[in-house]
Amino acid sequence: MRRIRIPDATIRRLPIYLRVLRELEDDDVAVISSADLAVRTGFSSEQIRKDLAYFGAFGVRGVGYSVSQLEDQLRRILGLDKEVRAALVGAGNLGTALTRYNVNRHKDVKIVAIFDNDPAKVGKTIEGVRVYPVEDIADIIRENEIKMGIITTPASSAEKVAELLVRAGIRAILNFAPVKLGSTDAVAVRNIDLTLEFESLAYYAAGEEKRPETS
Amino acid sequence: MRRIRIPDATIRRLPIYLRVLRELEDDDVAVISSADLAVRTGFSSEQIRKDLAYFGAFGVRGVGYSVSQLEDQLRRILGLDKEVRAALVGAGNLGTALTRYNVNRHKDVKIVAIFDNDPAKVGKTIEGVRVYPVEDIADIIRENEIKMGIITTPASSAEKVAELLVRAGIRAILNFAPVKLGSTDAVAVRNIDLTLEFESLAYYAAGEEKRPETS
DNA sequence: GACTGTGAATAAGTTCACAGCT
DNA sequence: AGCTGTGAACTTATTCACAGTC
Repeated sequence: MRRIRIPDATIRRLPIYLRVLRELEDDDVAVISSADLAVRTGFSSEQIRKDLAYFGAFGVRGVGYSVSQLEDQLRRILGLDKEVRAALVGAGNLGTALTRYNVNRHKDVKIVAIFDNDPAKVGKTIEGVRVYPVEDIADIIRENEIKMGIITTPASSAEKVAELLVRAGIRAILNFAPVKLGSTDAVAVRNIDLTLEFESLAYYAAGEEKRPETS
Repeated sequence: MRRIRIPDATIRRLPIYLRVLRELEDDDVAVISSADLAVRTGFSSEQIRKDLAYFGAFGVRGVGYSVSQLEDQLRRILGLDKEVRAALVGAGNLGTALTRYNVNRHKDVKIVAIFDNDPAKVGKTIEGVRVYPVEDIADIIRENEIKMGIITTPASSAEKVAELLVRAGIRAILNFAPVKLGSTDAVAVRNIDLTLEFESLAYYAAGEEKRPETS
């Protein structure tokens, strides 16, 4: 359906635009220019126009963008117009915290199943979400049409878990285990490696260097 | 001391090299070539050589890099040869999980103080780390020479907390609150915005698109 | 007059290709 | 012969600049 390849950098900015649009909607702002969005997001107005133009001409020249229409478009583009269901594997500290965080905050992407090997955890619920044994991954994921996986296992089992998830039909993985998952290409992988964040920030904490405002 | 500006992309790869070097050291490997490092890290060998060359000529032509020497160099470059002390602000679910994660895993960067406004939490300890009231930020940070801040507060207070940290002399901030912190330039900021990660991954979970192996 | 959409220019980062040590 | 260090080519992403529309 789409012609050209959209840069991941663009995809990563879309939820930021969406967040601002939601705030604007709450404040009953009907129309917004790319220049105003630039002020509110910290990106340049050209960048915003270019990002949005990848998906169509949503704006009106001389006027700007309709807040509610653009919000709908972004939700549709990101696939957030339907509920996105996720499964989390690894019910440790981080997994539990992420589940609580997700359930309480989020309506768009919803953790609907947790998997763990520890018999003491299986059968219980975390913030209302049931913990299943890892053997059930394939069944539960298929039954519930889960499309996203979150890995919060130790590094040693992350690769194996990723394979299970991919085989079960998962399309996107958010990996918190401190390993770089082998790039399959049937699945989008995003690694959040906290150790790496700590260690690379140490460079700036220690040195005289300044800079990076990064996500 | 250093001539040119080192790309943040390079800084982010250094801890990955370091991780591999530690594994090699454990396996008693003494020398490694950039080609071998490439296999083990997933980056190209030219990239690795170029990254390392920013900081000096650590390798030996025709031979490779000394594992232990390169490890020492990287630790020094990243400032991990000295203990890096960090303070965490916001003792909620995520803050607590991060503290546990950090204390149990990490020797390089160490959370030594937690701040929270909730009187029920102040005075207690989390995984052995004491919780202080937010008013004490400036004193505690200066007394303990804390150089890194971790923000796990709600979005509404993140900006204010960041200012307090910067005024107290913090050099690097890891921000988990769902707001983009205003770029001061006296401090390095890295944002980990979980909502953004979920929402941008939804694009790949829903669509027919494949791809990004990203950190 | 104001603001979008976009080709052209620039900047940043990565890969190529090879000269230079050991 | 083998592997590093690095200028040059290339690729990708961002910024500039302006024509086009309301």
